[in-house]
Amino acid sequence: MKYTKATNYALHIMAYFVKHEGKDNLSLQPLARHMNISPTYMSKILTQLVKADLIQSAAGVNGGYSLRKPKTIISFYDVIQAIEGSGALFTCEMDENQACQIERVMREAEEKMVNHLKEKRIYDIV
Amino acid sequence: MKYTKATNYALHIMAYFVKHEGKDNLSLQPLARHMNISPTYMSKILTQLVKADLIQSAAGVNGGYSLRKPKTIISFYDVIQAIEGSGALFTCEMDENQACQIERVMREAEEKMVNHLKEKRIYDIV
DNA sequence: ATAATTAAAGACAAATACAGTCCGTATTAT
DNA sequence: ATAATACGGACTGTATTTGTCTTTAATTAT
Repeated sequence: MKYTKATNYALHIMAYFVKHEGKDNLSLQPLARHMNISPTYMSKILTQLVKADLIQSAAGVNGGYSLRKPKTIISFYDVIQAIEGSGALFTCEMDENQACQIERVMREAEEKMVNHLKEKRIYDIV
Repeated sequence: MKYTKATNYALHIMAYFVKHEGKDNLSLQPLARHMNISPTYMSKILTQLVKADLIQSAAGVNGGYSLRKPKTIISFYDVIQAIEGSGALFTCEMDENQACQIERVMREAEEKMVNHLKEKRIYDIV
C-alpha cells in the first residue's frame, strides 16, 4: 500500500498554486515544464482537481488554471481525496455474521490519519 | 491506495490463532477450509507471518502453525507490517533543494495511524 | 529405513491497478 | 477565422497483486 504518484504530483501542484496565488492563470505547458511532469499526464491530474472544485480552468487564450477557493482553507485531505477518492483503506473481505471488529479498528486508525490531514493546510507549508 | 487482500487475510488468520491459542497446532488444510481461503495462497501468507516471528511452523505429522508470542502482545501493526513491509506510505517524488514539507506532513499523518495500530492488539477484539 | 504428513520455495499465469501517451473535440479571446 | 487553451476517450506499457502448480525439504510414526 502506497500513495499513488498522482497524489504526490497533485500535492506539489496545489502547493505551487497556493504559493503563486493572485498572479495570472497558469496554463498547462509552463506549469508542466516548471514541475517537470509530462504535460499530458499532468492534464489528467489537473482535471481531477477541477472536478473536486479545488481549482478552476478556463479555455482559450489567456486561459489556464487558478485556485477556486481562498488559499488558506485547502487541506491536505482535500487534495488527497480528489485523487485517491473517498473509499476506506480497509474493507473486510471475509463473510462474517456480525460486524467485523478488525475493520472497526482499521477504520479508527485511518480516521486518526485523516484527521491530521484535514487539520493541515497546504498554506501551512508554503 | 488500499490495504492488500493479503493483509486482510493475515489479520483474520492471526485473530483465529489468538482465539484458539493453546490448542493443538493448526495445519494448513483445516485452517484454509475454515477461513475459506485457497490453501496454496494461504501458505504464502503464513510463511510471511512465520518470517515476521508472529507464528511458528513445524513440519511433519502433527505439525502446523502456532503462535510464537504471548497472545496478548500482538498488535495490529505487527501483523500489517509483516505483510505490507515497513516503508512509508508517502515519499516525495520531486527533486527539491530542501527537505520536502509535504512529505513531512504526510509522515506525521501516517504516524498517527501507525500509533493507533501499535496500541491496538489482536487480543482486544477476539 | 520407509512411508506419511506437513511446510517452504520457486516458477509461472491471470487479473488488476497505475502511469503515461495520443488524438480528436470543445471553448474562448483576439 | 485563427490561435491558444482545456477536456475526453481510447489506447499501451508496466508494476503489483492474487493465485496456481510443482518440486523440495523437514519431521514424525511405524
